[in-house]
Amino acid sequence: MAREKNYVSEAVMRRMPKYYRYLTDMESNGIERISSKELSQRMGLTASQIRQDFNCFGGFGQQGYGYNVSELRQEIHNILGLTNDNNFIVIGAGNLGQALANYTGFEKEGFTVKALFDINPRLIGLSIRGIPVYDIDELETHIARNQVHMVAICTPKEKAQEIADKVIGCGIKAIWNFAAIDIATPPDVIVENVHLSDSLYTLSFRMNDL
Amino acid sequence: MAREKNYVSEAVMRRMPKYYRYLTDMESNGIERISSKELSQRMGLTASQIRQDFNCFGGFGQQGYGYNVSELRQEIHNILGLTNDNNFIVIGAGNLGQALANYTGFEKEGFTVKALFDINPRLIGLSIRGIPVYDIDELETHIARNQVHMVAICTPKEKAQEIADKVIGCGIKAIWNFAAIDIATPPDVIVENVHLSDSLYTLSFRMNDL
DNA sequence: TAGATTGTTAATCGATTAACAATC
DNA sequence: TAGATTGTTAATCGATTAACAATC
Repeated sequence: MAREKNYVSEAVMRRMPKYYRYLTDMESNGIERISSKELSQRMGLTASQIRQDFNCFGGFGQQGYGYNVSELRQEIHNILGLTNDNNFIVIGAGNLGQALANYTGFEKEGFTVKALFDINPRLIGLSIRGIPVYDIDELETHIARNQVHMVAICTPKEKAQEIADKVIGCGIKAIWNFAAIDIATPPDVIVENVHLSDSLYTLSFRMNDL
Repeated sequence: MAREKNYVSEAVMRRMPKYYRYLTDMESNGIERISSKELSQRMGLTASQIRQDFNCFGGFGQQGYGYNVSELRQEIHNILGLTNDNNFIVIGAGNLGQALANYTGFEKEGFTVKALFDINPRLIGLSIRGIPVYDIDELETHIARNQVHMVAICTPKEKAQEIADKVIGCGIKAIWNFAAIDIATPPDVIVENVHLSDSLYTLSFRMNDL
């Protein structure tokens, strides 16, 4: 069925990577077909919700059969935009920035860290897994001369907005923000936040209920 | 008003750390009082929602006045359980585990990394910012002999469930999971996930809409 | 074919927003 | 007091679940 992308709610969108994870896992375990019911049991969702979710993008299943795991995985692969190669740069070459650069897991889905940037002279000139650390002053030139699809911000929160403004000025449309602050952006720029302290406080909050 | 903790929805709970962030920021900028309306403008929520959220925990405001920033911040501090000291250990001393150990930002809210654990002999015996890296074989003994409130799992996904089972066996009730897998736990054990790849794929998904 | 399971519509549930009386 | 703003109830909206006809 044709892939028609209507409005997709935040809730549905957030479940897509999870489907992708489970389907990738099942495929590598040689599972060929799955019903919404069985998938619901594995994932802790309802079968109804799963069918509703997939039908936001068109029907991928077959009555009486269920879903072909490889096919469905491929569809979600496409939906998530993992067919594209995405270069990203990491701003802030501290521990977290270096951890992102060192992590190779994203590469097999086409996400490649091309460079890091920092203000610290002791970091500038280093190379992390072959990825160079440049002076932050070279940021704009670098973006202008290279294909950069995304920027990860791993600076202290005090610098995050300033950095964001700068890269947005360079035409960047997608920011992966690790700084503990909400970044203000124009409507055509996407920010995906990873607020580690929010996550930790949530864990702490729930510990109180035990 | 008395602090009565009824059922708090996931949605409300997820907003609490954000309130805490904004209130901390406002307090340090010397702002003394705030109305739900003004807070809503700063945070991009509705005033109604903010009042509903706070009233899950009892009323913290005053008609005609609004909310006292310091007081409200303190209330949320308590709600999040940040009055308690929480020791945690990090399992998996790779880049991400080391980044967590190196990050000092959690400490001022009472979260202290006490030890790291790994299987890699080249890492065992090291010390990260004074925090020792132990052999994973010492995990159970360490937990038995020390106060450990939380465990962060930063291992490859293949090892995560096994590690989780082990620490749950030692009585740990709170897991901060960074491995790209959903961990199965008994109902009295809390898992807070930080799935970086899910987050990245979400960003990629939304880039397709631009 | 009969059984299974989808795609999709309808019903329910929960979260957000609006409204307003209470009150500082 | 009059004005402002909360706490709270009622209305709306959206997301989840249930149901079932379509069909493989």
